[in-house]
Parts: sequence; C-alpha cells; structure tokens
Amino acid sequence: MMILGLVNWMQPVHGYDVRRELLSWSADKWANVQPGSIYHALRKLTEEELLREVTTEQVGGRPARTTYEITPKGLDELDNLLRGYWWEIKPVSDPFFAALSFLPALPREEVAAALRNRAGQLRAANESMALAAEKGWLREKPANVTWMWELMVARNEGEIAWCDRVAGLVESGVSYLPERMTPGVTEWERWRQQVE
Amino acid sequence: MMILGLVNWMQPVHGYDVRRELLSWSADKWANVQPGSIYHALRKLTEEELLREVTTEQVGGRPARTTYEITPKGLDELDNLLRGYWWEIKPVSDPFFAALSFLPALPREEVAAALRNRAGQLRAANESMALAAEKGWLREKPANVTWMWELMVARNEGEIAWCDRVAGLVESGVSYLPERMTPGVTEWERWRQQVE
DNA sequence: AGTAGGTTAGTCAAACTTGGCTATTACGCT
DNA sequence: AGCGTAATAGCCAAGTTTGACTAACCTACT
Repeated sequence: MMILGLVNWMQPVHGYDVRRELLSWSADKWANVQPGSIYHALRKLTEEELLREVTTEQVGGRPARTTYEITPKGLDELDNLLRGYWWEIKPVSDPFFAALSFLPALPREEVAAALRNRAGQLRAANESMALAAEKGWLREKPANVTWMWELMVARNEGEIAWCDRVAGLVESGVSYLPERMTPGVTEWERWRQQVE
Repeated sequence: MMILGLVNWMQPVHGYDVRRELLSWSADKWANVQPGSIYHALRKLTEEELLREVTTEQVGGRPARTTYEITPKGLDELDNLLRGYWWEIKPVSDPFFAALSFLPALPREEVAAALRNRAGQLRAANESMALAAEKGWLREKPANVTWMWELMVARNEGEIAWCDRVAGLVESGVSYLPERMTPGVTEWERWRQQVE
C-alpha cells in the first residue's frame, strides 16, 4: 500500500494531510487512491498493527482528527511491499485494450481518426512535460519525480509511432481477418448497419 | 463495460461462455474482470435493460444457466462506451509509479539492479511476442490482436531504454535532491538505517 | 457587519470486485 | 469397474472503492 509509505514519510500525520499530499501528486490518477479510500486504509492498517494511532485532537467543532505513525512491523512490511513493486512487473490494465479488442465494431474512418487523435494527445502531453522541464518547474522536485515523467514520455513515444502506423494500416483497408479466412460480411459489419 | 461488448459479439450467451472467452483473452489481466465479476455484471446490465434474458435451461443437477442477449438500448450504450474508450486517454494506474515515488527508500545498488532486471523482463516479454509472431501463432488471430501485441512491444521498448538509462544514473551516484538543496542525511537515509 | 466561497476533516451507504466454494457430469487411465 | 482429475455453471460473503455529503471554521470583499 501506497498509504503506508506516505505515513512513514510524513509521520506523524492525520488522514487529511495524506489526502492532500496524494492529490498534490495526482496520485488519484496513477494509483487507485481516491479520498474516500484513505480513511478506510488507515483504519485497516492500524488494525493490522502496521500503523498506530498517536493522538486524537479536536479543534473547535470540526471533526476530530486522528494522527498516525508507523510501527516497526509496518516498516518491515513496507520494505517488503516496496521490493515487490520494484522487482515484479504487474501488467497494467488499460481500457484502451478493451477498445482495441472491439476494433472491427467501428467504421474504418473513425478508427483511423481516433488513432491520429490519440497520437496527437500523446504528443501534446509529451510536449507539455518537456516544457515543464525546460522551465524551472522540475528543478524543485527530487530526481525521481523527473524520472517518472521521463518514463511516461518514453512509453508515449513508442505508442505515438504505433498509433500512426496502425492508423495508416486501417486507412489502407487491410483486412482484419486472419489470412486463411475468406473476407465477407462479418458479424461486426452487420452490427454497424444496425446501429446506423 | 467489456462484458456488454462480448455479449453483443457472442450472443446469445450464458455467463460461463463469457467467462471462458475472457480467460482465453487473458482479459483478467488487462481489464479488471475476474470470473466472479461476470455474473454480477450480467445481472446489473439486465437490470439496466441493456441486456435481456433469453432462456434459462438446466442440464441434469447442474446450476441452471441463463442465456442473455443485447437489447437495442444496450447496443446504443455500447456504441457510446466504445467511442469513449477510443477517443479519450485515461491514464492507467501502474504500481511501478508507486515504487518510483519511494525510490530513495532503497539502497542505490538495489534500485539499479531492479531496474536492470526490469529491462531484462521487458526484453524477454518482447522477444517471446516476436517469436510468437514468427511462428504461425498469430496468423489465426484477427489483425487487431496482433496490433495489441505490437502496442505492448512499442511501449516496452521505450521503457527498456528508460530503465537502462536511469539505472546508469542511479549507479553513477547522482543526487536525488533538487539542485538548490544541500545534500545531507535525508529522512530516507535514516529510515534505511532503521530497517537494516 | 454580512455573506459568498473556500478549507478542514472525515463519514457513509451504495456499488463493485474478489476468489474460494458447491455440486454435478464427463473423461482418461489402469 | 473404479478412481482421480478436469470441466461445467454459478453463487455468495467478505472485502474494497467510490464519490457525494456534512458541518464547522476562516477570510476577504462589499
């Protein structure tokens, strides 16, 4: 868990601080930690004795805030977790693959257009990151943050080339079917006709 | 929803068929559809009137199987969903980013080793895909399946280069800290000492 | 002084996901 | 014939995630 690492780093902290830090990293996008999950996670980790409550203070009539810190057991577990993430590749789930697997369901022109558009979006993302690097924005961040961006850029570059290439193929009208099948009216084409 | 697309494609189908098809695509890895989710999804989609039950037959003492097909409303919704996936880029959540954000928590040699290892794993994955392409394995699949693989390969290539480059940087001992900060004993280093 | 709008801190029910479980039938092997 | 294994079909309780909501406080402007 991400949360454990953050608590270790920022301890002693209360939930709201963790939440703000995560949002400032836009971690809600690349980890799956929405605000609502945080408090649950903190309680669960405490139950497992990886965290420990420090104080519960209340300021005025606002909700009481509980502060947590990590336990030795938690430190150990975090070390394990981290190692796991570093050494193992877990294939990530990308909804674009789902789209891709239903490729024949959209008309060729649209698929090609969507691919070009995708390439464009990726290019724009890369450029804005490059821009941020040029201006000092990154100079204030630790190196690993910069590297994170560079990783995204690297992945995106591969994908841009792919998008353009496949868009070309789709436009060129190559058959989607495996070689040995005879082309003809497929299920998909029938569907298209129904929707329109 | 992925399930909706499959039902449309295979209709009329019962849950178990969908499950097998998804597993045969290893869709449990890149979509989040584990066997258990399928029946729930089917019922929910039926409730929303995107699907419709066709028959419920029973063979011997086995659980009765219910067959579903898509409704016109479902067809429409699927069309929308698909367009969304094609035209919008949704940043994917990758636990490796989490690892990366806690980079200073591991000793340099280990980070470098893990990165080299990662590059190696990615290379191996790419090679095995290339191999599968050479042998006829792909010839039986529709083109979009091949393209899907090529997309993974393309992304991986970018990442391999990145891994090697960053591994080099880490080994070279560059500071993780932003330029204007003075190097010194950081929080992280103190942690390392505690764990060891 | 009043009030609109933001910040602080956390709760909660509803939705979703998981993966292990059941119980039957079919198949392969000795 | 007997036995172990695999396939068939789906259920369900437990665990997670979500995002909308509350309710007080602060501050800055008119």
